[in-house]
Amino acid sequence: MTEGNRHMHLLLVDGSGYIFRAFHALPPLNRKSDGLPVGCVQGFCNMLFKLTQDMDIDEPPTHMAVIFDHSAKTFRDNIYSEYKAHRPPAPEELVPQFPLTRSATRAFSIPAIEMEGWEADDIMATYACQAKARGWKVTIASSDKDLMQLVEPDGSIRLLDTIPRPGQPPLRWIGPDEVFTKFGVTPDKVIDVQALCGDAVDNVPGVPGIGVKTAAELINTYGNLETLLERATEIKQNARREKLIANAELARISKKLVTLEQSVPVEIDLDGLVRQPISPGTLFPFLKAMEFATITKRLAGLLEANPDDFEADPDLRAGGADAPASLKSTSLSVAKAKLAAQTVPGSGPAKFAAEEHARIKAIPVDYDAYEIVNTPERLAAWVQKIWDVGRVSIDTETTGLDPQQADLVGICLSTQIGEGCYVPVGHVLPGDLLAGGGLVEGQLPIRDVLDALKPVIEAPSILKIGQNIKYDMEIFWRYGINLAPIDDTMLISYALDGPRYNGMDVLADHWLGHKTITFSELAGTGKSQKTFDQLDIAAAARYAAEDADVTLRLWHVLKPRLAAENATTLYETLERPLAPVLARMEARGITVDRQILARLSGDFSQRAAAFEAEAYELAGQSFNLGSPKQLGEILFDKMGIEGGTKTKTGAWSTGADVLEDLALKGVPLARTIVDWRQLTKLKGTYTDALPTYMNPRTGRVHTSYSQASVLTGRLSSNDPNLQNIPVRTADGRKIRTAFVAAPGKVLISADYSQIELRVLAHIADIQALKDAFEEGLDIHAMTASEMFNVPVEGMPSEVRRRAKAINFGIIYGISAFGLANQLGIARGEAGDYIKTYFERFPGIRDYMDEQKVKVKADGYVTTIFGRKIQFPNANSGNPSERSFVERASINAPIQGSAADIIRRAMIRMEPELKKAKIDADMLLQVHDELIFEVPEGTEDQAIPVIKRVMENAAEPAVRLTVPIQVDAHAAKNWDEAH
DNA sequence: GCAAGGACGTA
DNA sequence: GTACGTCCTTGCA
Repeated sequence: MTEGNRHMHLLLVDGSGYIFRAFHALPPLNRKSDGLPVGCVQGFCNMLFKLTQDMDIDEPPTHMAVIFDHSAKTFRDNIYSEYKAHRPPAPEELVPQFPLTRSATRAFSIPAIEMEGWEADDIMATYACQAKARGWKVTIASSDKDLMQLVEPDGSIRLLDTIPRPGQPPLRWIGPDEVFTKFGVTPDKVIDVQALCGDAVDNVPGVPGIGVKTAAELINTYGNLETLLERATEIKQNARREKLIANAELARISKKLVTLEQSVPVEIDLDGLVRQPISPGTLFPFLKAMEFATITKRLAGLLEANPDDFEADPDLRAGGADAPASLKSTSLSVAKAKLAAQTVPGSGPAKFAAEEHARIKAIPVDYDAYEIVNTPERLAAWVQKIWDVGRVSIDTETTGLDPQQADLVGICLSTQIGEGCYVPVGHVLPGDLLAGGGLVEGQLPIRDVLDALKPVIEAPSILKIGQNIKYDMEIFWRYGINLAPIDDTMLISYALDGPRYNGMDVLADHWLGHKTITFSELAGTGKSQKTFDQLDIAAAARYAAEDADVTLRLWHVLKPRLAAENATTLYETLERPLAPVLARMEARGITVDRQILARLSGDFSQRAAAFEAEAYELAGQSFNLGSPKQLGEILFDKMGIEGGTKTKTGAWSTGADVLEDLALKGVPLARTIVDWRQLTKLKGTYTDALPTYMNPRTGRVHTSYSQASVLTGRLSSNDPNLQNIPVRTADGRKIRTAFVAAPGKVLISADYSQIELRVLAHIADIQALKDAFEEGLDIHAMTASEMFNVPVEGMPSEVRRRAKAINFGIIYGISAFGLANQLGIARGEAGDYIKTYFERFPGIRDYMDEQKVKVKADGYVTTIFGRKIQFPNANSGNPSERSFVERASINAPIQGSAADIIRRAMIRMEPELKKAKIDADMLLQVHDELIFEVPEGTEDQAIPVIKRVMENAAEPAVRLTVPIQVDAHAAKNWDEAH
């Protein structure tokens, strides 16, 4: 990048200075719809935009950032407790505008930077210093005299005063000459002068009685502060000499206070500040939320965009992110008009997305353009290319599918569509297990490759794009590399289209019309399938580089759709930040006690064998108890039991409910089978299988979470599934006792109480339910009491059980048929229950009708956080399919909103725990429950923080109108903690 | 060797 | 009646 250095120009804006200027210079202004004070935000936007326009005329910056003061204390408070002590607290109406100015900055696609413990001046000093080291030019938009110490004699670092002053030009540069006019010294001596004269505003003491003029004279005479203080006795004037000697220490402290720190550990490096074009999809949702009509109009003209294509940012608009209008409104025409405005590819982001799609799709895949990297020079060239472009699509090839076990075999990269490279590092020669192959020639040493790539993979300024990048994050962690920041095409697709097109092969086929090489084509299938390290490098490279190339293409196609289809907030708040959280949970794993499981296996297998013998006895023959087919034939054909039903494929139904029924009717074999099935299920799926998942490296079990496979936004867990560990039966719970805390630790289980019913009460706005939750009542008993006119006191458990079934039925999109089945009552009776329920809670029926209408009209329903859940066959010609969609569309906003809430809790959990200085590891998520591992004895500190984060997770995006309750317990094992 | 269907574990 | 993943058998290649 040395070639371009002459033209690099960094513009740093003193954000806090701008805020206060806007505040003092402008009349107050309140947002029309809710009175939120926004005058300062508006002024800030105007000033920021004007600055970029003015600068672009003759000195366009190539890099830019707005730097803010962080409200917390800084290192200067430790040096001098009185520092800035005279500063009054910020005016009340200014406080809510602080975060909004950050949002404003980001809306203009400019990085907004602030750091706890540092003043904006220190951060600016650091960036200026870094930029100077690279030979860049630096402009600091600020009139703060404290920054004058940064001015360079050669003018490479200058300040820019933009405060309008009558009779003066709008932009006034502050270079060495201006500094000399102000302080009477060259910029490098400014801090010495300030150390002597102090600063009344910041309460920097200085030496009492010495002003700027005297200070400058002294410093110019003695060269610098230290020399002056050492030789103070030589000063002729009595008063001046005495003051200096008496206050030497105060002067030294003052110097420390005014000296700006130039090595702040900034999280974003200079490359991350590269100037971005203003994106209408980012800008207009903000401006509309603020209701800045004039700026909106002006910028729409300049950007040639139509603001009507964008909706106000739901997190910022008046009333906060309330339920989307579609949930509240039954007006179909409104919903349809909105949909049309979003998707008509005639203008704005939708047009851009459509054009990008067409452009990318037309570029053919050329396998010959891919490169195998096996020299340090070529690797270095790729690294340089990544720095230049600022982003890279990346994929790892490994020996297996388990990110906690698979070893790295190669890395593929692509920075530009149509290009791609493969860096093989772990391909082995054929050989038996004992002879052990050895590495194939022509590969760079893995350590060299990782050392070369680590800086870009960890660079905050380089975006790493992947398909299911959580996998690659975990692989790289095991090699000591922290992959961040990320974008994930799988998650972008999920935010847009749900789990419909999961998988890169499907995405490539659907969006690019390109069939990728499949792993089976490359490595074979089944038992003879090769692992990646056994593949020929040339063949592997085509497959691998194609993956990186295609991922980059998909990113170009899918990313613009986020803005075009209003899914940016969903992706940025609920998808992208969750991936690294899940990666860490997977990497941690959980300890499982092998011995407990082994003992249970033995017990279950003995008892199952007894049931097996009993079953043969009762059946009068032996048969495969695991075969529903054979069992059906014995029960209904051979034994001639009446009343059997058939499944849709014509086989006898032998499900647990059928067998339970038969058992009650006096068929002892049915009971035996039920018992046998339960035990063999527990043994086969849990006590036998779980130990095989124990990772030999960590000794723990690491599940894998799928973030993008559930229609409603829930997670799913696999290999092994730790979201269906038994809990309902006594035998089942014994399995939970095998999930234990590591030595010296305890597990905490924290679960949302009745989260879905609470969400339902909120969405459907059911006052009676809300009141019950507000008063902390037993919700099922209360429902029963309302429906059956029975007092809660002394209520028969059967009555409560029925009400509970109805409550769940409501959540599942109730039908008389289903409820009757569940409760074992007649269809008519179940229908009466439902009717009564609707009479007692009339809002429920309205809610259900709204969802049904909406799904038919729009093809989707939404959660309270704006996640769309699509049902492509909502208008199917098949009546049973249609009713199925109706029920699912009733359930999806409830299940999905609850899922979004716990996602928000998970995303916030780690930083909040860290802030509270709690050492707690989040290990598992089971839909409404989070499992943590904490040092023994710290559970009482951890639990309140965990509860607080979970209970407030919806805020501030959504203000729920029901209280959310979380119950948390600690114990050595999961069974006791739950 | 693989896919589909049935059964069953969870929220 | 919603949403999942896993184990096992069966039937076909």
